[in-house]
Amino acid sequence: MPRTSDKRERLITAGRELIHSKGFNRTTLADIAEASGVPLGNVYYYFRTKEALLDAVVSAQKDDFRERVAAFEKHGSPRARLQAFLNSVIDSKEEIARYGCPIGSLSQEMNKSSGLSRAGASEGLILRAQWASEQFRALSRSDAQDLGVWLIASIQGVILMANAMADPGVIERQLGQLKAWIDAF
Amino acid sequence: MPRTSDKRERLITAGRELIHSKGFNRTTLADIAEASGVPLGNVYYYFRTKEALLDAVVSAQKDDFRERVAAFEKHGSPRARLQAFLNSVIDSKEEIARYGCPIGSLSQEMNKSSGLSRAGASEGLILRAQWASEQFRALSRSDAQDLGVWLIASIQGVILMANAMADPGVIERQLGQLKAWIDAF
DNA sequence: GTCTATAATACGATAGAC
DNA sequence: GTCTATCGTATTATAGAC
Repeated sequence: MPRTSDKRERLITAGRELIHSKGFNRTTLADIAEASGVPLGNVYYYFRTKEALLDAVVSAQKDDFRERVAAFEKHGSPRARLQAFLNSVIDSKEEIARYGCPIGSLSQEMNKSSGLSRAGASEGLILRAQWASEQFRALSRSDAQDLGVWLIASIQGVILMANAMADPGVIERQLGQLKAWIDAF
Repeated sequence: MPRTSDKRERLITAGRELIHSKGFNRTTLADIAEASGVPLGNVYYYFRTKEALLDAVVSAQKDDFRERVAAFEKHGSPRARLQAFLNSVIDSKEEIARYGCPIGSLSQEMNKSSGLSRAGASEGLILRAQWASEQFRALSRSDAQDLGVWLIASIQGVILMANAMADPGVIERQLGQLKAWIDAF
């Protein structure tokens, strides 16, 4: 018996995967519990409600992005950082063509009317747009803010179409174009 | 008592609105029945299952698009048709910034793993991309197919970001840029 | 064709023993 | 901290009278 159990961690990890592949509404706490090897009743020791687990999942998504961004810092130029970001999307093209973007699709799902907290799940997208805007600002673009939003919008739209067409090749081709465009200025 | 009741029609209309604002999973047949002024049990006279009602909703979405496209034909040039399409999106910016695109968000939701028919809900997006590709082809673009997918992806991405940022202005600004780009070639 | 009542089940959440 | 058993409710779907 470890002094500190990793059950909370396992629940969050399983929650991320299941919410990505099935969506939040269709993912049950029993699904998450089973995938984590935790009995259903014990889930409530770690999370008061299903929504509390969602908050932890969203938080983990944001932490992950911040880590990735920190890793991009080793690239000397903003251009190279943007390319690295696009490459990271292309790297997981199979999974996101199958289930959509874990950030974008969750944002969509949560921004439908319900009693739930509308804001949290969208922050991942906003964070990405802000980061992209910073890169364009470093490239001395006066329209840096709009360009940042535009870049994330473009990526999200391409993922949505690749998902609808069930074709990862769409991501490769369309984001390849985007990379060429970034190289060109 | 009308010889033919319009209940089926009313159920589809209410279904479209509710599925758009709440999502398919969170919309109950009781919701749709109440909004249509039809008793719950009677819904099953018109639709065998909830999924059958979804199919009718998707079908109605596709019919609507085909009608809009037919109306665009009065514009002389492919460029003008594309502009008219973008204008129609901008016209409903408030609603789509609030709830997302009725076509795109439903496609996302249905493309999550479940026993349900994965394909149907995405056809609206594919139809739009094909139509856009035809316009680019008429403009003698050799990369017309990719451009069509790219245009619909761009629109969908912009809607997703406007939804995440809860700001219809994003749609106006970003699609304004897109319109200028279309004018330019 | 229409409607009421209800069956069948799935799921979030809790109680309480250990 | 952990686990089993179960409650309460929401929701899809059906039965059957009219």
